[in-house]
Order: sequence, then C-alpha cells, then structure tokens
Amino acid sequence: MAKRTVSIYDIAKLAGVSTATVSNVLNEKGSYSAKTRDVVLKIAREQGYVANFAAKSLRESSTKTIALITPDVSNDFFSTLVLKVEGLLRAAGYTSYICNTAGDQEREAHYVRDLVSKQVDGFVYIGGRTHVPHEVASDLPVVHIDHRGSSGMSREAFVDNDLPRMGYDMTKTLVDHGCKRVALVSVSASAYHGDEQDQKTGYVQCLYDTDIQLDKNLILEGPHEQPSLLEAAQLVDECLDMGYSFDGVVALGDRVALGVVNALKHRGIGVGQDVLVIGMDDSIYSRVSTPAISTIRRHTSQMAQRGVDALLAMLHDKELPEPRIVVSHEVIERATTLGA
Amino acid sequence: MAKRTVSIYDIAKLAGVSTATVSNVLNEKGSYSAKTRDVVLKIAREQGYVANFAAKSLRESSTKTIALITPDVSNDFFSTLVLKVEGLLRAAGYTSYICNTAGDQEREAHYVRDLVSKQVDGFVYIGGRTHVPHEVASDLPVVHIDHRGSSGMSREAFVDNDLPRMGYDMTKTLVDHGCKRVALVSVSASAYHGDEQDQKTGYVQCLYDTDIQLDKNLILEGPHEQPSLLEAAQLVDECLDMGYSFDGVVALGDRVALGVVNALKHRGIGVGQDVLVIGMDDSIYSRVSTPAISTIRRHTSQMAQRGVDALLAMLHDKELPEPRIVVSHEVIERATTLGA
DNA sequence: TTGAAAGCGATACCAC
DNA sequence: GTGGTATCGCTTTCAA
Repeated sequence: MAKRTVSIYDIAKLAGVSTATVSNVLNEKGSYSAKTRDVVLKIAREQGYVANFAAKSLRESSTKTIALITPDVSNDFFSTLVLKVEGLLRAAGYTSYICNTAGDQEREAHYVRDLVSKQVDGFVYIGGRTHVPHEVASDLPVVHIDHRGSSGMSREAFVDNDLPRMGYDMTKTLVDHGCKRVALVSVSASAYHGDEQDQKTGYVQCLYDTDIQLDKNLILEGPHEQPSLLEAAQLVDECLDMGYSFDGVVALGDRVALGVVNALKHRGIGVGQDVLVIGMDDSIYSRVSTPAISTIRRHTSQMAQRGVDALLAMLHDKELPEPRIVVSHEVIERATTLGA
Repeated sequence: MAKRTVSIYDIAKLAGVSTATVSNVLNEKGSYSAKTRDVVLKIAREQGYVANFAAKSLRESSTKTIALITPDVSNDFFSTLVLKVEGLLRAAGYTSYICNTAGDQEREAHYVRDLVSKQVDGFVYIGGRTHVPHEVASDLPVVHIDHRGSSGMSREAFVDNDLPRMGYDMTKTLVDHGCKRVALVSVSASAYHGDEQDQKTGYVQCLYDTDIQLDKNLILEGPHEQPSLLEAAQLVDECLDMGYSFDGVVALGDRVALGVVNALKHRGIGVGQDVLVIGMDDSIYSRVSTPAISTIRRHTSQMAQRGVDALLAMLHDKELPEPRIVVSHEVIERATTLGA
C-alpha cells in the first residue's frame, strides 16, 4: 500500500511512455499497442492507481453525479423512491448524492449551493414541498418526484400521482363499504403545512358526489411535532372524547393510519368492523400492523423510472417528451377495510 | 441566471483586480482593502458565482468529504447512526457521502475505489460485517461503528457495543422474570451469516450461569431472504408446530421481535404473559408494536460521537487516545416483558 | 494591498 | 502508435 497517492505521471514514468498514452490505455480511447497496454495496466495495478476524480471532472466539467434531495430518508416511502432512483441512475453510469434536508429550507439552499459547487450534473427532488429557487449560475436539469415546488431552472420535469384522485379513491373505498361518517386524519410537518391539501380536495369531492354531509369536526389535522404515530392517535382520542363519532377513517399516510388503528384498538373499537381505516403509501407500517392496513400503492418503480428517464433525456439534450408525468395509483385492501 | 458557469477569472475581470485577490476575498484570507472586498463580493453575488469544487480540491488535495458506508439505510438502527454521524461531521465542516452497499462485497469494493478516486478524506463504516481490504494507494483514516471487519488501512478505530454482554443481558432479563425455556431467534442476511454469533455467546453463557439447560431446538436461526419480519414469524411457527415450547424469546433485532410477537398473537398466545419477548436496537419497530416490545437501547448518540471524535483526531493527525471504544447499552423494558 | 505565475492531475488535440 | 503541451478553475508564493 503506497503512502503517497500515485498519479498518471508516475505510471507514465515507470512504463516509459507519455501521460497521453497512459490516459488512452486507462480510458480505452485512441490507439496503442497491446504491449504498451499490458505494461501500463500492470504498473497501474501494482501501484494501486486510482484516477483523481477532481482533476478529471475539472477537465471534463462533468462529474457523472446526480443530487437526490429528500426531506426525510427515514420515511419508508421516500427512501424506497430514493433507492430506486439511485439504482436506475447507477445503471446509467451516474453516482447519486443523497441529501436529507429534514424539511429545512435553509439547509436545502445550502445544499444546493454546495452541490452546484461540487459540479453535480443534475438534481432530483424526492418528496415534500419546498420552493427554493436555485440562486446560482447554473442551468442544470431538475426532476421533481412527488415534490411540490419548482427550482426555477429552465429544464424541469415533474413526476407525480393524481393526488386529488388519491384522496377521492381512499374515501370512495370506505363509502363503498357502507361508511356514512368518514373522518380525515392528516399530520404534516410544520415545514410543509398544507402538504396534503390535494388529497383533502378529493375527500371533499367524494363526500359531495356520494351525498354525504361534510362534517368539519371529522377533519383532524395536526402538526408533525412528535412522531406522527402518536400525533395521530392523539387526534383520534380528542375527537372521540369530544363526543364525535365516525365509521371510517381516511388517514393521509400509513404511519398516521397505524396511529389511528392503535388508538381505536386501545378503546376496544373493532377496526375493520366498527370502523374502517385506509392509509396511504403502502409502506412497511401498513404491513406490520395487526390488523393489516388497507392503503394506496403508488407505483414507486414507475415513478422512479419515469423520473430518471426524463432526467437522462435532459442530460443528453434530447427532446423532453412530457414535462408533467402522472403515475397511476392503486387501492390495496387489507383487513382494516375487509374485516377479519 | 447566467447560462455559463462563472469562474473566479470572470469576477476578477469585472472587478478589475487579479484572481489572487478575488480568491483572498472569497476565502477571507490574506489582506485586501474594504473597498476591494465590497466590489468583489457584490460582483460575485450578482453573477451567482459558486466556487468550482473540483478545481479547489484538486489544488488542495482535500475534499472535506467523508464516506459513510452502511449495508442498509432502510434499517432504522443504521439510518439513525448514519444521520447522527452525518450531523456531527457537518458541524465539524465535513460533508458526508452516504453509500448503501446492500451487503454486497463487490459493490462495496467498487464504492471504495470510486470514493478514493473522489478524494474523500476518510471512511466511516456503519453496521454490518465486511472485510474488503482497500486495495488502492491511500492511507485514509477509517472508523468502524458497529461494524465487524477491517479495511486494512493503517489508521483505524473501532466503536462497538459489548455484544456478548448484550445477549447476556437480554437473556437475563427474561430469566429474571421467571422464564425457564428461552428461545433465541436470529435472522441474518446471507451475506453476513453468523453476524450475531457474539450475542449468541452471551445467551449461552447466561443460560449456563442460571442453570438452565440449553435446548438446541430453541435456537431458531434463519437466512434473511424475505423481510425479516415474516422470516421470524415463520421460524416461530415451525418451532411450535414441531411441538417445542418456550416461555421467553430473545430476538436479535426489533424487526425480528415484531415478527415473533405477531406470530404469537396470531396463535392466541399472550405476549407479555404466557411468553415474554425482548428485542434489540430500540428501533421504531419495538415502539409501534402492540404490545410495545422490550428492547436494548444502544446509545447511538454516544457511538456516533465517539466515532466522529476518533475520525477527526486522525484527520488532524492527533494522537489516537483509544483505538477500540466500547459503548454501553441499556435494557428498556416494555409490555412484552412487563405484561399489561 | 495587490498581482503574476506556477502547479494540482487528467484529457485531447495535433504533430510526428 | 506515441508524445508534447495547452487547458480546466483555483490557491499560494513571491515580488512589487
């Protein structure tokens, strides 16, 4: 293990050739004899040579690196998307830089600056709601996946679900099972307050379409200060303590749904019988629950694929076929709406 | 928003000074008049100037970037550690590169090569078990947190828990509550087979110390092919189906514990009454469960802190006070050992 | 206080 | 097939 980092120049000297030739061999470009190639490769291996990425990207003004910006990697839904996007990018020869903003706009702005400085080739926003214009001299392509907001860049694409329809379908599922009083529970991080208004629109619309009277007391919205699980349980408790009742719950998020289920179980209310519950995102939380929670599957593979496709198209300066992509979703029914 | 990326040279020309002066102003180094500073800063801001990181790190041969290598960011315990380490490093002026190896040694080797090429200043391994010697010319400091394996680098530090003692304490907790037949359930990723042997040692030792006969039929070990939750449930089912019985379960991991709890509940066995269960890591899984699962808290903040301290010490070429750091753990009792 | 110029490591054009 | 050399953007030394 050499102490000092070995450069292309060292290889050239040891091999008795020029740096140009070494570069050619190492990158399999240009032409060189088989003998030269063997010598160069052998010496490079012996010396533990690794190309200096800084020099390379300075010269090529490209890093083959994409920044993934997400508010919360500990959120199962986001992290799934992040992992899928990362995998697809890797397959396309790009490295990903995963940035966790924790919903902090200032931190995000700082990140963006840093990333532009680090010469990333593009941005992918995954989840959340931010509006941090990129106030730096760059013209990088940006893709937003399940992300409300714009970067102000000229080359942007958006991949999303039809959120109002999602809220509609969740509500409709409960109504179809006979629910007459459907509550809505939503816990949003303070930084994203109002994050889930689109789903709420669908909820309201569905109630209207099915001639169910909207009851404002059944719209339970809370900030995301403690874990959303506890927050949700608390909202349900408060609602019931005040004497309101419901026979169905649309929970905007599986974690929220799990909190609701726990609170109901705790009160001896039959989840899946007395009260039906549906969550959102088909995350681990909906599956570990007993009873298992009905939810909305959002087709993350497709979202990741479409997003990466759009990004690659922009990176290669191709025509963008569709700047706003809508991916379908699907209702997954489990015990909390089907009963035992 | 300028189209072309603006360099220090552009700023210098516009400000009517030299690049050296611009560099000084921007880095608050050397000396310059207040007037020069104001002009330079104003122009830099107007032009949306961002330093080219590649050029900077090429010149300084330091990137102020640390690579964090972890097998599985979707594991709550690892991701907590990753986030804490990242936070501490950020506070110290370092950026983190988060690398998810998925337990794949080849992928890890590839990563390491890439990271050395990218001129990271150091490595932190978080979790898992790998032994990928760094076969590249570098002499970077490496810290291992809850990670079995060595990089072969000359400057290394290790932060860990006392794993045998952990297994011992888990088992002892159950025995202290009166358990006589204690099962051990372990689900390890195939890549890390035998990952949890250390805890098993403690389990065996505890049984020996408390005069409980070790029953090999109660040691349930499975590979981690499907989600460990299901795997664990299946192991429990198989064991019971074969007619073996137990009154306590040491589950090596909270996800495993949750699977065990679900399987037992499903059979109508009173968890916390008929059978006591203890998990490990104090992750989200132990808290979302009903009944809540007793577990081992591993003091991740302290692990992160000690690890980062060691890394910074090595980066600054200080004396390393302690190459092998052992962090304490703590038994957290909840409903699965305390009953309702 | 300011500036000219060398050099970090790799690439690529253009001679040979 | 091979090599000399300008170049990417920035920092830093040394002189002015």
